[in-house]
Amino acid sequence: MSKLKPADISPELHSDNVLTEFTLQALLGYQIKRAYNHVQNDLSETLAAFDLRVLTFTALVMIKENAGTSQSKLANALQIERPNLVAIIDELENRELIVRERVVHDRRAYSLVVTKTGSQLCVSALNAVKAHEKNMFSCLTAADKKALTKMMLRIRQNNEL
Amino acid sequence: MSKLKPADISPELHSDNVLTEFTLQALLGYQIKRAYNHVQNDLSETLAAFDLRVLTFTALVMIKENAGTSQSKLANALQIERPNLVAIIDELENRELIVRERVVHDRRAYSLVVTKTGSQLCVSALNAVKAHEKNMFSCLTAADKKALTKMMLRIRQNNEL
DNA sequence: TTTATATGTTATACTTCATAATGATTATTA
DNA sequence: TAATAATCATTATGAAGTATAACATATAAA
Repeated sequence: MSKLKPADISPELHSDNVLTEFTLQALLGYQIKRAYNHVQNDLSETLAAFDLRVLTFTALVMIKENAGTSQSKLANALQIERPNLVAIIDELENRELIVRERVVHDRRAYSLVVTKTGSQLCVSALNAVKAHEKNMFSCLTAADKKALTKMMLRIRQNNEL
Repeated sequence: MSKLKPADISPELHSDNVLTEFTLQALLGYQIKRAYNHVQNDLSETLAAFDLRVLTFTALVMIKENAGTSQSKLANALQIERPNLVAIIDELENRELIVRERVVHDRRAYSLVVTKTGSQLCVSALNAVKAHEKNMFSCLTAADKKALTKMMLRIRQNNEL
């Protein structure tokens, strides 16, 4: 059986309006990326209501949970460079959500602590984020989410250590 | 029973060297983000061996699969702005991995097609990416991966339409 | 005491990403 | 048909995110 050849081989535009992506769809990493993009975008919108960017929010959460930490350690935890954390801490301090306190036995470093306002905003924002997650993952069962969490942790541990 | 108070309430540095992230770890989106970061980084390294960035690679794959498409449609599929695609297509063309062919019935648009070299590089890079995925997700069973793919698709469909 | 290292900061550059505007071409519509 | 609008690729440009070098101050190590 001979293969049929296209009758017209002159350059033409691909006729379909939407492209196929069979090759990429076969890649698990691609599926995760596309799904995560939605989560990320919706999270950004959610936090925008509190005038917070994702990174600023995570910084606030981490400072609240790790009261008294330094910018150096925080930058490490957030996986960003120290210089880039300065502006974030500046903003949080200007908005009086945290304070930079001087450390007695180490006058190089600051001790970062959330204020009462900061703590309250943190709670409100966190509630909004939980609602956002409930909505984003409404298509998953509780068992799904549990399994998904375990898989993500496994991937992380598989490549972090 | 009275609660014990810390003996010293003067500002001190958080004593632990590594910060906890209990609050963030309770968020599924955060788990996905952290896991995906590893995948993304390893993918970048994998493609660097072919002198390809992730976006350039996906563009090449999409052009191969959708021979004759236009830059406009491709930008749409890649979810980037048309102006930002120009440099990518320029690079692919300069490396003779694709060609911009003029379209007969529409002299505004180009018809993008992979060259033989481009097709071959695409195959090689794709094999490397498959190996990368096999390695990255070696901690997951086949059933895990299948379930994960389904979940990601569900999230995507839940928020795309 | 000398040297090395850590902290926060500034300055800077590079990359990524988004928008406005333009020339050429095609599609629409009056 | 003529006038208007829309489309395609492109340039220029700016905003935002990210990475590096260098510095002053302070602590730790030799």
